[in-house]
Amino acid sequence: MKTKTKSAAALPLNTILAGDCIEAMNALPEASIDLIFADPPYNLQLKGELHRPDNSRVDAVDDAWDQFASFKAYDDFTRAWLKAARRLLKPNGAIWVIGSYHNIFRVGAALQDQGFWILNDVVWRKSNPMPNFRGKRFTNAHETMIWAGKDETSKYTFNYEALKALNEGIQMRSDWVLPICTGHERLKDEAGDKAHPTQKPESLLHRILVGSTNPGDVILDPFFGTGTTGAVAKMLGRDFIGIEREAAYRTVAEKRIAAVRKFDREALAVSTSKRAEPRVPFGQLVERGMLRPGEELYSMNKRYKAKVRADGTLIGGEVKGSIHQVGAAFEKAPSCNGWTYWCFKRDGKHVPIDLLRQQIRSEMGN
Amino acid sequence: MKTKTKSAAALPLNTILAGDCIEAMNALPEASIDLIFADPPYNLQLKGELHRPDNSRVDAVDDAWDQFASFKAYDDFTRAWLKAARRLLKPNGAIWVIGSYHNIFRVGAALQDQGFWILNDVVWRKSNPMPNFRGKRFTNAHETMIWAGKDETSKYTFNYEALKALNEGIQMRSDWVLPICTGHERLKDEAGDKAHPTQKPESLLHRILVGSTNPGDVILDPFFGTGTTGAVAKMLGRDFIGIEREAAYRTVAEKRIAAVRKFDREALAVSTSKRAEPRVPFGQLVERGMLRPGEELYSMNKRYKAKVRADGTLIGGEVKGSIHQVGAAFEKAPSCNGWTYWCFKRDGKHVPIDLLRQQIRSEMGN
DNA sequence: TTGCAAATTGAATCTAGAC
DNA sequence: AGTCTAGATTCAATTTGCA
Repeated sequence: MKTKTKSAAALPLNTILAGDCIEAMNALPEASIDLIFADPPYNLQLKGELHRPDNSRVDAVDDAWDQFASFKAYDDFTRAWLKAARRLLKPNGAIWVIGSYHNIFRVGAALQDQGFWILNDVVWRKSNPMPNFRGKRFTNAHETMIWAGKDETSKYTFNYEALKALNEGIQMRSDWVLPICTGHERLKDEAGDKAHPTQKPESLLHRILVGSTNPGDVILDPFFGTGTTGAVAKMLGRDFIGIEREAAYRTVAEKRIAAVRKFDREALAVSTSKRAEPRVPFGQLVERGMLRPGEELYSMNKRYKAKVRADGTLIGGEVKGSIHQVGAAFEKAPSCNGWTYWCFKRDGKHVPIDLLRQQIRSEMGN
Repeated sequence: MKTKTKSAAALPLNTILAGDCIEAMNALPEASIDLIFADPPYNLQLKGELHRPDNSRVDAVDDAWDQFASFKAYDDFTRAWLKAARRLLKPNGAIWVIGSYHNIFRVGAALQDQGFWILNDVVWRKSNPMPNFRGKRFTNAHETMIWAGKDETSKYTFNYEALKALNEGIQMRSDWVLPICTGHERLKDEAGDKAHPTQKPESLLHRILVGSTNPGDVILDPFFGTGTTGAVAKMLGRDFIGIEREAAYRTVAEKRIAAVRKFDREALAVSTSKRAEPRVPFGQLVERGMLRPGEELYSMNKRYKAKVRADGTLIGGEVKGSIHQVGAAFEKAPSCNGWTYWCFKRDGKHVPIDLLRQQIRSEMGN
């Protein structure tokens, strides 16, 4: 069973909150959220969609004079919800925001101004975008996502190995090719029309959540819509909180998420990096008698050798120190991973010392 | 012979002006420029040194011209040069600005605030970007360009058919796959080092100038560097004005442009783009819901089975890894093509997973 | 000269944990 | 808080070096 902190226990997990997202966020406890995914309104033609922080309505834009007013209003709205969102993030929390050229520059500047630390901008390259029918511009074939830590020092979650595995062993790039949401995945209303104008594909959220959350994390989506974030969070064994103003969207989302099955535990496990494995001091190999004091180690390139000492340090000529320090000194390199640099001899063959570490780790494991 | 308007006749065409770009722009006549291409400093804010896993040092952009004290200082600089640039544009003129997530959001917001009208944001997807060496973020594999008209009413130039032809008869999209500038195209100084840290590829400028200028147009580049804009403009029969503060860059650019021949067939051939490779990672089948985490795959010979995990790896007994690795382990073979080795079950029948890959490829190849 | 292997390099906000 | 150390980490393309 999962342990929760006191504040997290008070969270309305796996529910959709009704109402204005800023008010709803302000009612939640601070520093309680691991990740925020936000798909805010793009449109500067406000059409009653937008409200100022004081909840006064912003008039629609219809002439050049209003243009400045509309950017100002959009900025006010953006900064208000981002401020509320930032309060909710744990110190090591992070945020994803998606947008198009209509709004993403304003969102990005606001993120930076509020102290968020941009980690990447990621381009969702649509494999099947709507063509530009009038032939007056380029096909608008992508949207931009900004991934940012709560601040510069945040130790954000990044499941590097899992993403690399998703990409067949090559590190994941900042441009993702994924189709738009169509077919069975696209939710319809009773009339058979699309239930939401900008429903995001689950594949997009899958990659975001696998990459930047762990099972059991709490994910907040302040513009929940028809609940793609919630559906994928549930599948992947994460908790979510959605906020949505429109009752019709909430209804569709509730139904959708109820039908989702969680993947089994074994399937949720992802490839992990060596960093996550327990640290093994080199001295342990000596203590355990896997290497004897006085035994010689050879560099992988066979150019250097050094002697093991009883305290787990090496001595090679004038150079003394850890396996890393001696390796770095020999190679005149700023640093060196001694585990992958040194070999020892058994039955006339050179064996990497890292094999001994793996042996210890496998004994520790389980 | 080309006719010029009175103001254009006074322009220092096809020269490189020395000095600060704002002062130089203010000395030019207003409404005299057809297109501006600008590659301003990105304000990278790099901290320490970075080494590759092989311990070699990354030659970072640490030049004084990229240092700004704060976002405020960068914004002031940006708004000042954009204001001077906008004065120079003809009523139907347009601007392109390139940047990364460090600066592009601030540039985009400034453009909108000053009355420029964004037409597209265009993503330059690098076919050969520098990887992320520490495995802490996504490979920074793209840069963003903003294309904007002088104002909302500008009748900007857009050579739709020419771009379509460049793209093998398919409407040009907002994401361009082009290699970074290397090899013979990359200019070197006397010492054999790169002459400029951020030289842009000619292919990029080729596409921009073919798409948004006509022969005889005047193109201004206020951050001229080593003169890629001038070189491509000359090739394509356009006029240019460059502004560059550093004498060393101006010298290199002068020499480079002098060597360019108009409509040089060979040079034009170099600048045509490659098409993206349709590599499909197995993980995409999982992200896209074509296979569910937890679902079982069967080997073609029906002797083995393995379970799909959320990150696109398989687990079968003790064996974990990619479709290729697990297949190879089961067959005790040095390698295995997982695409042709594994099946899944649908309606009681075994279906090769390669069928799903083919489906994705057919969607991509539009 | 040819062919293959090894080395080089690119706009990069690039660590985590113990003491 | 700062300091120090263990040790984890790369893709594509071109150029250089050697047989």
